[in-house]
Amino acid sequence: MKQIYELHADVCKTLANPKRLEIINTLGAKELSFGDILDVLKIKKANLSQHLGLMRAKGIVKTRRDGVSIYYRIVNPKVIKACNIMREVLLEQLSESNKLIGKIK
Amino acid sequence: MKQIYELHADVCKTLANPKRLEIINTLGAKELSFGDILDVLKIKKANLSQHLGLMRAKGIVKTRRDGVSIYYRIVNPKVIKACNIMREVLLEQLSESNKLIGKIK
DNA sequence: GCCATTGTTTATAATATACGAAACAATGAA
DNA sequence: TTCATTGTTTCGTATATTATAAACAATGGC
Repeated sequence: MKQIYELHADVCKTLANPKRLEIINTLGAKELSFGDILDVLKIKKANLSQHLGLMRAKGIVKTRRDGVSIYYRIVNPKVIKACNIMREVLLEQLSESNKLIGKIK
Repeated sequence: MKQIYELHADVCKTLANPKRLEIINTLGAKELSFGDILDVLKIKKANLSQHLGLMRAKGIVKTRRDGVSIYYRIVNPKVIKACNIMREVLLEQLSESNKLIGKIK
């Protein structure tokens, strides 16, 4: 059952990108259209579509079409939870390095 | 403050690899020597050293030398928690696809 | 000092990711 | 039907990641 690590890494990889993290953070528990997300991220629409397409393929987001626009939302709220915990790890790392800087001064 | 997403992605990237996930899972809250980890992962020692070196550089693990061997442990237990939640996401995804298979049959 | 053990570093090659440009597709309105 | 709007797909290129081999470094015992 060692391939579980491959699948696990696959989930992590899907989150391990600054723009996709921003998408997740922007979406949260809400449902937003492609255009809404585009307004926040301010990247090329082709690129946003690629990121969202990947996230959809990996089962992180789901889509719903309403007329001319397509709405995205996060499938499993645990994804948001996992991201938040990782951000806490980051913030604790940063505050540790600040402590070090304080000591050196 | 948009570069927070870069840092956040950096933390995620460090976890987003099957072997590093296996290292984290093997370590857990314990402290293990390089050799101990090597016995579990069964990869080339150079490659293991690279993975551990990266994880140390990113502040995920810490080392302690005792004589000829070097001991590794996870710095922040939240890393384990984040990994566990992501594994739950994966398992829920897998059980969803199993449900689908059941319906099709 | 010499050597076996334990790990690290460097160089290189293979593979995967990310991005932009341009073409393409689906919808609703006129 | 035609057109504007909203996304998607494809292709080429640049960059990052990963693994292996081989050389190198640090420690303790003799």
